[in-house]
Amino acid sequence: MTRVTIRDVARYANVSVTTASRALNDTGRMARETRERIIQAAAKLGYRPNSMARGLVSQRSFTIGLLTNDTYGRFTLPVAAGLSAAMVDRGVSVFLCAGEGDPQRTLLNLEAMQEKCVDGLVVSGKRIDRGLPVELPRTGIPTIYINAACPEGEVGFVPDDSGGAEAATLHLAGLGRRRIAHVTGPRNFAATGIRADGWLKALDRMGLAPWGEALFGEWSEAHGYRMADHLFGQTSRGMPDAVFCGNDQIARGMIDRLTEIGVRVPKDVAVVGYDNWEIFAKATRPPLTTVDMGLLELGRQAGLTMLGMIDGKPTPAGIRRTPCTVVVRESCGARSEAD
Amino acid sequence: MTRVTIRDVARYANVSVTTASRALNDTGRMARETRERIIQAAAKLGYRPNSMARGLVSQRSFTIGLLTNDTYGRFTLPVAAGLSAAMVDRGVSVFLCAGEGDPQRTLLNLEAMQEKCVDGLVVSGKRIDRGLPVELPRTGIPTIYINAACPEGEVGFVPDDSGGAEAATLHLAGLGRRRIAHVTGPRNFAATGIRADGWLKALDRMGLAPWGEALFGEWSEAHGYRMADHLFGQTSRGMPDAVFCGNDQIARGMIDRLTEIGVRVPKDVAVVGYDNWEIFAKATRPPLTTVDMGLLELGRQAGLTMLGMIDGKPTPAGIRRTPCTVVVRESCGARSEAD
DNA sequence: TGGATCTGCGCAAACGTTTCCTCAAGATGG
DNA sequence: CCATCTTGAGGAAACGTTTGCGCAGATCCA
Repeated sequence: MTRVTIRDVARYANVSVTTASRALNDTGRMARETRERIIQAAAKLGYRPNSMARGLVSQRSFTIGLLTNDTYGRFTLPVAAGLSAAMVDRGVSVFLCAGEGDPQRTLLNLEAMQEKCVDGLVVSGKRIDRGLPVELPRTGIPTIYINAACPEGEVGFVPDDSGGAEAATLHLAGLGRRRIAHVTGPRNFAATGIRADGWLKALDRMGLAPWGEALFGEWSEAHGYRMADHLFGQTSRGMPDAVFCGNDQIARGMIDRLTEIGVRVPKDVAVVGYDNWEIFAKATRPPLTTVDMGLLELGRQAGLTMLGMIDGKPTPAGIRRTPCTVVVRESCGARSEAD
Repeated sequence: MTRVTIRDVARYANVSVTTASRALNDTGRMARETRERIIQAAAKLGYRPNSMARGLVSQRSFTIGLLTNDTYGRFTLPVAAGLSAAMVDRGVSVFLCAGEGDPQRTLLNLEAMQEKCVDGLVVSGKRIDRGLPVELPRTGIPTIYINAACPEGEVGFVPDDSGGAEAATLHLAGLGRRRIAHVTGPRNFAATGIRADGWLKALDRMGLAPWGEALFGEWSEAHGYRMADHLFGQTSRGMPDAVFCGNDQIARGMIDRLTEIGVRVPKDVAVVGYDNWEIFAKATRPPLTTVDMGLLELGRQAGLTMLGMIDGKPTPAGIRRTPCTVVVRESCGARSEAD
């Protein structure tokens, strides 16, 4: 069973291959009747253009490569979904290249992408201060960096973590909380610093003093769990009435420990997380108010931008920050007021 | 900056395009010296064969499509990683097609895959009793179903859930537990039934009676949480000394609640989960002993099988079950004995 | 020494498209 | 009535490979 080619369509419709091609691409001049006859013939025969042949002459493959070193997929997956959705409508497919952080493997993928003549490259990571484990050769292929280190002069997309942290803190302040602590991830992640700045900025705006320093540590439940003891263990110097956590896992550990030691959430302490990782956020008791980074939409925006770059539209270099939003559940106390 | 083609290589090495092609593909007859000269010329010029041109004549694209409706990526991601790893060594790249369970989108992706002339198709889902939301047309493209409903006469891969459940239960029994309950997901998932059967089979093998019926419900922490009360609330009829949970989320909810109501894990009750979703399994207190489905290896196996099918190797239809292994942490009590 | 075989390499066709150029026939204009 | 333009359509080249076939020269064997 061999594929049906444009030649078959042309023969069936009694026209030349040239005319068939023009009819199917809606270009060139021809009698309306002819065009329709050809289109119907194509439909009847179940014709699908061979995109390799098309790519060969048009020098476009209608594919892009997604290079990721985010093994776990927490960030890449929603980004990929948004990207893919924006692309598929225009007939562009996405190659998934999981580099696993291994230079060897990444290089292999990179070469494969070159051979496949991808129209664009998206580099996606899990932290904005680390890029690919290999230097990207200057290939002239349009490239976008998502949630990864973006070299000078390139275009990048990241969630607006400063704005997200600010919104979360303002949300807490707006609910009447005055003593807002911040527990977050490792100091050497760029994102932690940015989020901490957003926290400070919001406090400053509201005329509030930060409750101690930002408590850096791991991105883990265990860290939140320990910091609960740290913050609420010694009653001598008073306690915060809210904790803004750098991610949902920390928030989860925090809430679990608070519950164990008899601190009520959200009555005594409001807790807000970061990431809106639903599998966590919805399972905490009570469900977690948290910041959604809008990764799906970020991926979509990146996709649209990439399509523009491929079409040769001039695209200014620089980092685009896409908005983050507070997702209100119960751990901040906003809902229980309504009760 | 235009791409360097085989013509450039040929000119540089003072041979015909034909000879250059043969040298680079290590086919045909020619003087060793000539071959080496051509290969060096290619390296020097940084030649990468254009896989579209190659595909056009060889009728192979060196790509496969991964169609998934697993929005969350819990299953697809490790499978994709294994698949991709097995493929990339052979120069085959993977198209990621996230269908999101939407027939429209899935169809769009499917058409794109046909136009791109993929050499193979992998359909990957999150439950073995549901397939794609659209009928797959008979295209003659080699197809493998992973963790999804596999039509009669096709080849499929699934984790051996029966064996996994059996191993988990035997592990508990081997640690001296005699009253082993089972809390699991929705009754209408095929996987729940299979895992429950494995549980019963192992009990039977050990001459133990099941502790009540399998407790079906949701795949959620909340379900595990509630079933803890159900199992350990009424002391009148005694309590199990072990619970085998259908996934890690259920196990997490179970352990959380047990801790709250003063039942000690693993001293009073051993708990084993399923999935080895590390982000959960490592964060429970104590860390969760659970069943790993070996999805990475499953993906790799599927990839190798796919390569065989593409090469025309006869491949018997049917379901392949790949082994699951018990990952021992602390919630089963195996470790605490050592202490 | 002369046919047969082997060696090393090139010509040209093919893969399925798109697109530049050409061309006939009819319409238009002065 | 002739020159010009418009319309509708086809021929052929091109994209970058692979590959069947052919061919000249060298080697072999009797």
